Amino acid sequence: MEETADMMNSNFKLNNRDRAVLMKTPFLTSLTGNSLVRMMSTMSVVSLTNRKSIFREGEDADAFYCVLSGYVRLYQLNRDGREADIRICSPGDTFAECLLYGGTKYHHHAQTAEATTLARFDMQAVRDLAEQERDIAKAVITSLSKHLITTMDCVANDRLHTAPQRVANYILTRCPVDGGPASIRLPFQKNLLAGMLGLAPEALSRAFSTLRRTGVTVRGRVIQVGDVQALREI
Amino acid sequence: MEETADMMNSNFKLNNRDRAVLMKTPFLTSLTGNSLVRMMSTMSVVSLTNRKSIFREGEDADAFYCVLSGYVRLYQLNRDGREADIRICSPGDTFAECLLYGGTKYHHHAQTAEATTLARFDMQAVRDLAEQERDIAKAVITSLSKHLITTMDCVANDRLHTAPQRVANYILTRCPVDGGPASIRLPFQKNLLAGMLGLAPEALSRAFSTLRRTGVTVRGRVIQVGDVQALREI
DNA sequence: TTACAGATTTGATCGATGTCAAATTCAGAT
DNA sequence: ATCTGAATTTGACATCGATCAAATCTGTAA
Repeated sequence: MEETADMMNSNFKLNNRDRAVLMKTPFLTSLTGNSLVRMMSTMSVVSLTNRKSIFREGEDADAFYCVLSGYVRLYQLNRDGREADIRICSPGDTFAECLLYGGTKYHHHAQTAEATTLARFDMQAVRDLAEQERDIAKAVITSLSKHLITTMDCVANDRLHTAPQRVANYILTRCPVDGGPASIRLPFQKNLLAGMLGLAPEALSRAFSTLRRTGVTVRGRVIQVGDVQALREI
Repeated sequence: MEETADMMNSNFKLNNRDRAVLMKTPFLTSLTGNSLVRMMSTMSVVSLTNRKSIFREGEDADAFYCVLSGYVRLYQLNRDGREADIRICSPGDTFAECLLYGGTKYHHHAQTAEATTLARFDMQAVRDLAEQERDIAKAVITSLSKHLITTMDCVANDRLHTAPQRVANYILTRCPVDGGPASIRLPFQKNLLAGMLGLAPEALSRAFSTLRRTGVTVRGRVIQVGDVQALREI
């Protein structure tokens, strides 16, 4: 416990909310005592304003990150300079951790999509820790597993569903489970939601208007669903 | 070494080629001695003819697999019953290993796309081993990392490139690095290549004919490339 | 070699989504 | 509350890729 107190002091920029987010990531949630302290000692906190580059494709990968607050956009460029989002990272998401053992260079660009606070983990330090401490290795495995599953689901979603279906799915993942009416508030700009679903912003907008026929009302960031069950049938 | 001999005997159905493939997977390539023996003892060999189901979406995940020979198609169905391939697994590929720590049920369907031999690993046994043996945990991490990277690349490829570009990329990954002419032979039906690239078979066929302008000739499974460098410019 | 079933290609068409430009709305700063 | 730049929506259009049907090709087995 003294160690924990020490650890918190050493990261003086970590506020309560950010610490709570960090402790719930697959990377840290199962760790206790010494392992937790050692992981935290490889970490530093980084705060960035909107649209700042975190890393670029091809750079040496010397750290991976966990989003504490704000959002991060991972994207690639094609030959013509067009950008395509690969993943939008929300608070609690970890990114580039696959490079712990998967390669030495970043495979894409990362930039903030809002004012953002990150936990930065030194790649080599965590690599070393994972080889020493069983529970850290296990935490890495859990994190990679979950991440891989969501990424495969993303491929399936892209290949299987139309734009309105993807939007409906997204809304449903944020709705209470019952079948009645519901109301949710987007936690970010529609811009980001579009990237998350692999759509151009205009296509997202049109998908929303298609869903109006199914009882979905959009005003700003607030989405009202007349009948959650009906949305499932899309 | 005696253990190794014993191990091989116990898997009497594993021929030389299959064993070589298995030993080169990220899962096993770094293991030696006792760890290797213990991993192999959780494995059994399964041979299946074409178009046989390996598992179905929603079933309890009690094993993961490595393709030794043949091909496996991972796919999902949408509401209308249309199938979309999520991944085509070739010899050396492992699938469903993300369920070691990522969940208890299969997330998609798996079926053979040719006569196929698989190494079947008992999920719980490997889970236990990974907690005991550091090098097994590390092998799991390596395998998951590489798999995650290729899956994220797949998302990027789907969202960033047109059909001819994807086909060109695929050809380039199989070509010698120099810029001159080259000839490759597809290791499977075009059917599977289409699924791998997220295309309908007709779209793959049209992509090939688009690439004729760039000096690509297709006859059966043989693809001739006039100028590898030119293909990169697509 | 021939015949056949399955694979692939081609043609015609349609629907979905990206792109660009203009109009409108929103949200933060004054 | 108003203003202003950014975000979003809408319209018009082009393009890509899916689908269905028909023609052709390929590989395999007799």
